[in-house]
Amino acid sequence: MLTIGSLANKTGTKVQTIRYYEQIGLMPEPGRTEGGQRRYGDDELDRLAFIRHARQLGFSLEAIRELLDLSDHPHRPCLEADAIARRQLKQVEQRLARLEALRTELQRMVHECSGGQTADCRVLEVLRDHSECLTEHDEIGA
Amino acid sequence: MLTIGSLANKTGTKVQTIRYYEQIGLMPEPGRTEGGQRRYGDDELDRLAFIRHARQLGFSLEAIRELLDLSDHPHRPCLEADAIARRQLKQVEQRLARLEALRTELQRMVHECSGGQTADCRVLEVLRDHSECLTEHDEIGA
DNA sequence: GTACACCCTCAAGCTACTAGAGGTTCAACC
DNA sequence: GGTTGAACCTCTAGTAGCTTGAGGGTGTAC
Repeated sequence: MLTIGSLANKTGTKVQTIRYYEQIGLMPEPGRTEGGQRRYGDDELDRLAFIRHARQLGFSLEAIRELLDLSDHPHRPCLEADAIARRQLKQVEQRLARLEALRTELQRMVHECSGGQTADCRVLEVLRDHSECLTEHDEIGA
Repeated sequence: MLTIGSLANKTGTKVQTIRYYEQIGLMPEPGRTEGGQRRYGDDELDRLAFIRHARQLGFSLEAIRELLDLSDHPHRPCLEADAIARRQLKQVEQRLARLEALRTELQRMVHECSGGQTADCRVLEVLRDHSECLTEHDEIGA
């Protein structure tokens, strides 16, 4: 039996985050001691590890909710889980493309800074004038 | 003289976003018509374009506030602006590294999905067991 | 039995917006 | 001059995914 604190430690989660997951129904309501403190078993540890891992992979809480639901029904076809992962992959690839463009632009800004006064600072100048951009970047940063 | 709507159009911003920037002090309070509607000039257009461009490059509103402040004092040394841009570049590079790891992992998940039942779905299995990961990914998605 | 680390709930705060309600103004057209 | 309708106004609340804080109770080791 784990306290919320040790569950947090084992999964690299904050205590409050676990309570938050419970509040939004992603984690089940656990058993309690007589004094009202939460106690967790291995099922909850596994579930939380799953959630954290999926979060690290960039899945939204809603996507994770779907995945957990699928995982609770092992005889359904797995096409849905696959679709969710594909959607996620697509998003990751889009973000990568955007970030690469931003890196190029920022590198250029930094390399061209001569270290003089702000009046002739390339960093500020580039920001002032979008037309100087070498790259397309049209979505607000991930 | 521009209405808030045409300023929004010219900069690819939503009207509410402009009012929000004014509210948090990033945009100045503009002049008003007798009836109380906002009217903007070229200075404000430039300032908003600067903000939006910096946002597209992933700068936080706080970083932009600093950059605008530097930009308002053209005789200060530009080291600070350079430092902000470098900080930003570093963050972008970290995010890129993370996203590349995630892409690898997601690609593997998707490629190994056999299309059977969720019980033997690779997608769910990989999420269940972090130790199967080929890559390091230890920070929560962008 | 007492110290103190850990737990509890509830409410509010964070970033960067977005959406909606309910009402007013502007400019064009007749 | 009157009317229409798009665009404007303020204010409040909502979004994701947590984090922080206040004010108080519990569990366990010494």
